[in-house]
Amino acid sequence: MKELPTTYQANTTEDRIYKLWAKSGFFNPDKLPGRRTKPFCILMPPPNANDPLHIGHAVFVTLQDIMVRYQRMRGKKTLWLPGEDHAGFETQVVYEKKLEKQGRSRFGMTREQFYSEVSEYTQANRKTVRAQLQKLGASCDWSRDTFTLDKHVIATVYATFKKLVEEGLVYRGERLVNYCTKHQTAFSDLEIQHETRKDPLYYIAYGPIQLATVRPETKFGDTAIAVHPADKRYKQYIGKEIEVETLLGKKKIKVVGDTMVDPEFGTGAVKVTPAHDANDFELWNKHKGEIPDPIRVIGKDGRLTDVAGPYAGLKVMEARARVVEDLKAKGLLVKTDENYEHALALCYKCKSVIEPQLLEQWFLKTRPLAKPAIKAVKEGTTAIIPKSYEKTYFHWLKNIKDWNISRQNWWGIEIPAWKCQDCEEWTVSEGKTPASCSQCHGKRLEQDPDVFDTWFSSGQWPFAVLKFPQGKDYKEFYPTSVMETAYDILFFWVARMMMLSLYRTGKVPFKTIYLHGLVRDKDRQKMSKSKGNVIDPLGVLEAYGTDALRLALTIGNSPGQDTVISEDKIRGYRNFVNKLWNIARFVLLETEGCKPPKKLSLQDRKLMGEAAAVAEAVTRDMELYRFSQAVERIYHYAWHTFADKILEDSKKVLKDEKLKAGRQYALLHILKIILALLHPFAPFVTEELYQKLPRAKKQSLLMIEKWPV
RNA sequence: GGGCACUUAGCUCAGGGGUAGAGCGUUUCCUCGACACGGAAAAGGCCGCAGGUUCAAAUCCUGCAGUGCCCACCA
Repeated sequence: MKELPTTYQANTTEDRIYKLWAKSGFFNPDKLPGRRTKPFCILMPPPNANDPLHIGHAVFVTLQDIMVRYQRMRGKKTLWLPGEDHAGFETQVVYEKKLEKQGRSRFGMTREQFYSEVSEYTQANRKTVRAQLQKLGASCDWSRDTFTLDKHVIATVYATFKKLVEEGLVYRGERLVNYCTKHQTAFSDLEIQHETRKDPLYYIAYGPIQLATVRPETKFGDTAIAVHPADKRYKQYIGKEIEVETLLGKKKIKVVGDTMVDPEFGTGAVKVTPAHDANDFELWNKHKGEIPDPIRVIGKDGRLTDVAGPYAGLKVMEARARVVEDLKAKGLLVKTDENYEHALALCYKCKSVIEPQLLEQWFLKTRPLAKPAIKAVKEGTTAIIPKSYEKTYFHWLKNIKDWNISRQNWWGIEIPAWKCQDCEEWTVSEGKTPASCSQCHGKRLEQDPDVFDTWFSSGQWPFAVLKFPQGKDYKEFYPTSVMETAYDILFFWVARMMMLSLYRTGKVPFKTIYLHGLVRDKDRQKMSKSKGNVIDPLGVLEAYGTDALRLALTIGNSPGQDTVISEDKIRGYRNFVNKLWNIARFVLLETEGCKPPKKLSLQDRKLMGEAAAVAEAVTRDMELYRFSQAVERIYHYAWHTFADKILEDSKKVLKDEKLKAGRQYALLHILKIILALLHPFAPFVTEELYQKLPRAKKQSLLMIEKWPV
């Protein structure tokens, strides 16, 4: 046989092996050999098509590929469906940053021009992402590769929207929403972050009542004062109007009693500014008719509106300083608590302060959808690994509020709703522009300029991508087997897929949810580009090979727990891959041209039995999703039992002509088991070695070999 | 204000009722025909603290202390 080099050459092997797999067609479940009746399906969480992959993606690619390769070897009909995400707002932000660097802005472009540029950009990124996934060894079915803006996906999203509207689960309403004045769009509750800040709390004289506020600049929008109904200090004023001195002169204002007010806080009296505070909005809603409608003080650009008189046009913080100064001059500022700590809502992307805004948006009533989603996990129809996340899942779904699914963005799926210019009613279609208004049959219709929250469409991924309701894949692979993703999108994505999939199909989208942790560097820091501590997956692959990276990402990684990766660790497993290479090299060298033994010695049988026991233990680990343990077990057996003990011992045994053939047989047998067990984790080196093994079928691949149970 | 997780070798982490494990690092020896990306050996741990259950606890339970994360409309 040909002399093999003493070190494994990952970079000249991997592409060749991947092509071999791809050529076989076995990534596609329909082309798998043998009778395969049991389906196994994973939908890849589509990576954002706005940037190359990072090491975090390598984690899920590895874990999912492990599951899929394992099940394929176990004889299942396996579908791993890849996709890429247009990632609406995220991509828009990325692209706007690019524009900024070029000295351009989307506000100097038409919407069509911007859309087509971003479209081109994401298509280019899709190619990069696909190439990277292949480099990582992903055995997914490229013939089913789906973009989140593909026709059938959008059609599904539109059908769902229409159904929701018809069934009264989606409604149009003017509500106080989280609004970022920098990005000029509303968000859902999940897209805002809370941060504890220290801000001055101002005590202001309001006629006979004092009140405390951190936002004196919104005073111009006060429509009432609220106190606790049982508060003796203020009882006399409840239901009455009091005259107060303000910066804009004298003003009459109503005092209402409501238990929402905490008499212990501040002075026990609150100004009610329904246009700019969620609590106040709720208060106004409860006391509608009794107190005037909300007055907008802050516009969408974050500047004060005309109702602020001389302060109009000022930005919030400028206005606050001026107002405080003037209140002081007028003797209306009683005192200031400089050390007041409170939670401030920030835009998760740019950290700008969220300005609640009164906007008309599409809202999804989530409670009716949450119920079945809770039930499915409670009853075990869908299991979450690790189990501790079930509690988190329940808590979120039990406390869920209506979901604002409108976004004031350009890049995304346009909302298929048209407003009649005559009667102001909305007509919703499944995508096509309606001929006339569904209410008054007027012809003057204008489409809502907003797009859907990306998560609204992503939430429909499982059944959209499998082509519900008539698709062959839907019938064969839904509900899917495992949803494997990071725990940080449990609410954003996983819970919403549960809700929307159950709503549309009546069935859960997946039987198991496996949540992995985030990747951190060796100092436990979260990896980020701005910190400069990211490990470039492609660079690592060049240096150490894909198998080494995959092993490093798998070993020591347990569900729900963050995982640490360092170059040292990757190098360590590169060494193991090389060890394996040399183990095989030794076995191949010592068994060249060997003949089948007449009988096996007791010792050889014992060794083979031990290997079978290892295979059994590994299988148990695999079934329980304990991948780290599984691969560590093989690692240990291959290195410290097979190499250190069995191969060393064989050096003597093989010199004995009577024992030689039996031992040769045993060594090949055990090596084959090791390669097969290790294949899901380190597919390239194992396949390459398997190809060098003497075997009956010339064309066969380790990828579809039977799992050694 | 709620919830969750973590605390194990110098570092980063697996494990999980019955002689403590991995990677990297450290020390000594070894160029012996699979492999120096290697081999042989070695040092290094009251498995956070305090109770409890048990024949037996690093492992289960309770409390405490630190750390991290998530949720939350405290003007």
